[in-house]
Amino acid sequence: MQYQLTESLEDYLLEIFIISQEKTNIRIKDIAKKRHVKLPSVVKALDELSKKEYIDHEKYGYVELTDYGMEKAKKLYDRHKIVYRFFYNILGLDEYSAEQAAHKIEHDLDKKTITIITKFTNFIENFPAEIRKNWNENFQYFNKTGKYKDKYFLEGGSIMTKAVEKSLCELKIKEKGKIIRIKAGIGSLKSKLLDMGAVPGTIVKIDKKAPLGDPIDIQILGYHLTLRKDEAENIIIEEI
Amino acid sequence: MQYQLTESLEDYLLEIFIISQEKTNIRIKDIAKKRHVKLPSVVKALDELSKKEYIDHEKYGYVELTDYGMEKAKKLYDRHKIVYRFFYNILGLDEYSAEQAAHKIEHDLDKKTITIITKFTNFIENFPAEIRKNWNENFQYFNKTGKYKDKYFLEGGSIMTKAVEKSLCELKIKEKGKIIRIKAGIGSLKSKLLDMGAVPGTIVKIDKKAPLGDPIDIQILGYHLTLRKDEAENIIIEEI
DNA sequence: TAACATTGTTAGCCTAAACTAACTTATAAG
DNA sequence: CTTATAAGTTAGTTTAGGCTAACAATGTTA
Repeated sequence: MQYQLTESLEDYLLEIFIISQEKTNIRIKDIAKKRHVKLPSVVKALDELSKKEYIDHEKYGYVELTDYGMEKAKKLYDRHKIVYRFFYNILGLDEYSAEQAAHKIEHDLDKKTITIITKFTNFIENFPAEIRKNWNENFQYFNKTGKYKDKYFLEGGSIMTKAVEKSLCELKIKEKGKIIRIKAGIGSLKSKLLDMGAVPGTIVKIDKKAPLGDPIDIQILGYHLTLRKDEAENIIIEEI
Repeated sequence: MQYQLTESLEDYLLEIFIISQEKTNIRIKDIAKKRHVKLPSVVKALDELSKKEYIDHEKYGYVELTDYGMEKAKKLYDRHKIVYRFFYNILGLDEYSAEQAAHKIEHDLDKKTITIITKFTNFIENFPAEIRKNWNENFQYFNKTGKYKDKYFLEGGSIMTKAVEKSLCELKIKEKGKIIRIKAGIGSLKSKLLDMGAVPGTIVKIDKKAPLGDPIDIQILGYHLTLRKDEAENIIIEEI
């Protein structure tokens, strides 16, 4: 409490804590490696931490956290973890980048900001597992395409989503869809449809469906067609 | 491109850009004020920026951005804005804290991280307005109570939410609810119910409802009761 | 237009945190 | 048990970025 740490010293303390979880004897060399600095820099930093009573360190001996230092280090570690979790679990950064990002910014966030990041992370992490999955898929799809995979809308005061991309089979009789793409799947279907002028954007309507959805009668560009289910599955549409 | 800027110099450049948007003549005094430093510190920084060709500055004259400096400054400004937007629009920090947070961390985020923050911000900002409203309400409620205001669940591959808190009137016939609280509202209803033992957690079932929902017949702890609609509205329940 | 206030500049100091070079201690191997 | 190597220390340097104190230029006003 009585002694304030600089960013750099906070980093040293945090690394010492992390090493102390991994091995019993903490060596100056280990710290230098983690912090990517030379030995004399570590020695100097340790002098400071020692003076401020965060660690015990005798010449040529091992480094040990004091109770006070341990308490502080745990707080730093918690802060690091929460920022990491945010970048990794919520934003979906890879482990390495999330670690880097957390490490760089953790010093700069005040209590208020940390609190709200914590709450936001919890807010999303505590969604039911299947919702989280859906959420992540939507976000990743948005990342790639800039569009929503599912359509979000409000109905009777409740959020609802509907998949924007469906296969043709999922439409009911009389429903219409706009072709997004045709999977190259089976036989000559793709080229047959292309020959008819069925480019992405073309509207398809379901005329009839046999009891188990096989075959399906569709209407497209004025033509009537009968498709097997496994063919229709390759036609990806957006419901309209 | 040829010259790298330190964090501090990036800050100076950004402030110069911001001042240039506000007034035509940029004075050293203005920069000092924004950066909360003394005049000589600014002069030193300007020497550097000048040497690196980001600005033009003659002794005792005004400060001007070069084309190169303007280009760089705009990039810094964009980066700042996106981080600010994230903290303000998505996390809901107040303007001042969002500004502070953005300012502190913007230097430390690499391209990858900035990109994902941008995408995440867009992902949420581009929800339909009513979804965003619902989303914000849920997050704020979660912030205060640690619980979700709405229940999130998946149905037929779609996310759905249902308000957890409802008033008793919103239940249909035969549906059951668990009392969350009773608003102090009207007359002696609250104490009457409490006398009956209707504490939070007690189950209520709707027996009958008149055409416009007034009155409502309910079943509670074995009793049958008839409530006016304005009474039932004060009984907040969670559907079960 | 002289003098005073405001603004800008220069010189030099300080601190944190890195570094190198040179030296000391500890330890492992023959 | 000596000695070579690895690890740690000390002293002194560098750099960035602040600062104060003293001085210089500019501009405003009596």
